[in-house]
Amino acid sequence: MGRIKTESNASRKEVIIEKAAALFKEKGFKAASMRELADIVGVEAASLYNHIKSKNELLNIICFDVANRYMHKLDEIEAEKTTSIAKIEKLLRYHIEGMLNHFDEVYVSDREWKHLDNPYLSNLQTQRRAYRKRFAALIEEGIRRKEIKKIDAPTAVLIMLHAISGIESWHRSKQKISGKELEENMVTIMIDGLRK
Amino acid sequence: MGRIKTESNASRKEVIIEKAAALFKEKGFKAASMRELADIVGVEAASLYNHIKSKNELLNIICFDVANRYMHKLDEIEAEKTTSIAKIEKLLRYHIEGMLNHFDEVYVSDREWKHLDNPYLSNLQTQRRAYRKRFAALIEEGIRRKEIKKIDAPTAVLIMLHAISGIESWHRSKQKISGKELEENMVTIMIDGLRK
DNA sequence: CCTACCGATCGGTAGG
DNA sequence: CCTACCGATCGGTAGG
Repeated sequence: MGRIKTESNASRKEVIIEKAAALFKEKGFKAASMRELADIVGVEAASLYNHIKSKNELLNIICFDVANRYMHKLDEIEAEKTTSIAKIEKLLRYHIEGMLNHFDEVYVSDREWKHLDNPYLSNLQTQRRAYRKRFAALIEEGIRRKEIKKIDAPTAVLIMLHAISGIESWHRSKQKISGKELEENMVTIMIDGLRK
Repeated sequence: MGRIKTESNASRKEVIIEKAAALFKEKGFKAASMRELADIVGVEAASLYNHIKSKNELLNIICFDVANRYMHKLDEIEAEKTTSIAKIEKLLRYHIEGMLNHFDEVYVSDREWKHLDNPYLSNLQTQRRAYRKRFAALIEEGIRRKEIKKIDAPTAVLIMLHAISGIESWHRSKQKISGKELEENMVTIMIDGLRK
């Protein structure tokens, strides 16, 4: 009757989340079915529900994992005593590396969040808005310090975050350029776009 | 028995496509239902099928309308006798304005194309690849002519195209900045990011 | 353009 | 973790 929370039980859930992220990325949240996911995991569809509450719970976990990771990094960077440009570069690199190393999760969190249900949906939207605002504040600080040219900071944030999500196309095309080279190219273009 | 192709019949189809683009944008292709679309158009679901063949046909039309428009503009710009930077700026502005003026269609074509079925899916992928290649060639030309700094051209294309799709967040947040200001900011940041 | 309806598939539950 | 199954919803068709 009572389910026992063993170690293998916990890691089973992690496997499900991981496979779910890959599946949601490939097909989109709505088009991905729990039966497909079960197949990939290697169980019957009904068995998934011993580990998770619902399909939407999977999306919640994926989205908030990612959001919390970025929020935590931003806390860290804001506290540093360096130039504004250096802070922005650091955050950009974190985003690029996140996209390269946790591709499925980040991709899903970026493109499928609209399928969250409340209160998670509005929570995430609020969190994202706050994140972008603080990112923009970093740019505005740079403008005041004359490190960065006079541009509209929210626009710059929007450009940078979406440019990074473009790594998706790169991933898909499996280009000859390496991840590190890609990162350097992106940083060069974007940071020089800001610099005074 | 035989359906008559009247003028109002044709424009009815256009209305359906327009409303479909808005609905697909809002909910995503898979999550949007034909019953919802019918409601918006003001008919019963079955009646939609007098104007269109299937839900997927709607997506086909939306995606190829957009793709063909951009391809045509690229033809035009390639033929011009100006600097590479001027060509790229012109193309960027066309993309930005396209995003501002035909938001629903462009958004859907950008984010929902993976739900196309073959042969449309692979046709569009091929077309998009060709487009990005020719866009990259414009940048490489600029590098050879010493107008543009030495960067990886495909990476720059990827950044720019995705940065523009970021106008989505701007649209959603209904910011105080005007469309024209947004365009100027984006062009400033991105063109200066390329310039030598 | 509508009524009536179909077969398929979905997320999820009961019960063991 | 499985078998068996449910109610809901989907895209689409028949026939008028």
